[in-house]
Amino acid sequence: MENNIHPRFSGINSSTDHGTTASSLSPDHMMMMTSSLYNSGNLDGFVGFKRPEVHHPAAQVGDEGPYINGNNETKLLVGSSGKKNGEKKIRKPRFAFQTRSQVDILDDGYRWRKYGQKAVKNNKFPRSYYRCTYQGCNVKKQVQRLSTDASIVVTTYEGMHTHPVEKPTDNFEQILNQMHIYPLSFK
DNA sequence: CGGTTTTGACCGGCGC
DNA sequence: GCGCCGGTCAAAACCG
Repeated sequence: MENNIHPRFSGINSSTDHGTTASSLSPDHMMMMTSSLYNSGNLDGFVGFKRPEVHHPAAQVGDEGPYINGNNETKLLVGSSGKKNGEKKIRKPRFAFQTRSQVDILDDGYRWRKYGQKAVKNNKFPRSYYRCTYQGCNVKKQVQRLSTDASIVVTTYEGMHTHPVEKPTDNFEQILNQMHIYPLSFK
């Protein structure tokens, strides 16, 4: 339905192995986005970090603990009798960053499968939920747009990838990897 | 055809 | 206990 606004961020080389999703994005957009991130001296596109929710003091980003594998996923079984596999309900550390962008989906080098979309209260824009498609990797992220400023996209990551990025394209994923450990030195 | 998106239903937590 | 709300499931549609 909205495939025309689901461009792949660095989809230029992505068609090599898994060019599955949608259309490739024009190099213009990629240059725009990457430059806004590279331009660390005067960030126009990158708005800032946020840590929306860290409930456990030990649940810091980068804290190994039970989270190191990204497999800390609490297996919840919906639809059945609500039986739990003795899983613990630990909230994983999340971190979010805001980007000024026209496109919703920032391709960070990983492949994501969308598994849900919900309307957010006090926000006219929906929030999209994605999951990493790598086998055994349970990293999730959600993307939403500010209703106050439609030009800002908030991306929230949850978990850590434990597999290599399979996209030799640009360095955007390297920046993202650095972002994963960044919040440690923030607070 | 296989993987992905779409979309309504459903679940668990929380506040009242 | 009930209803709201955020998050997830899953079946069907969709697409390369």
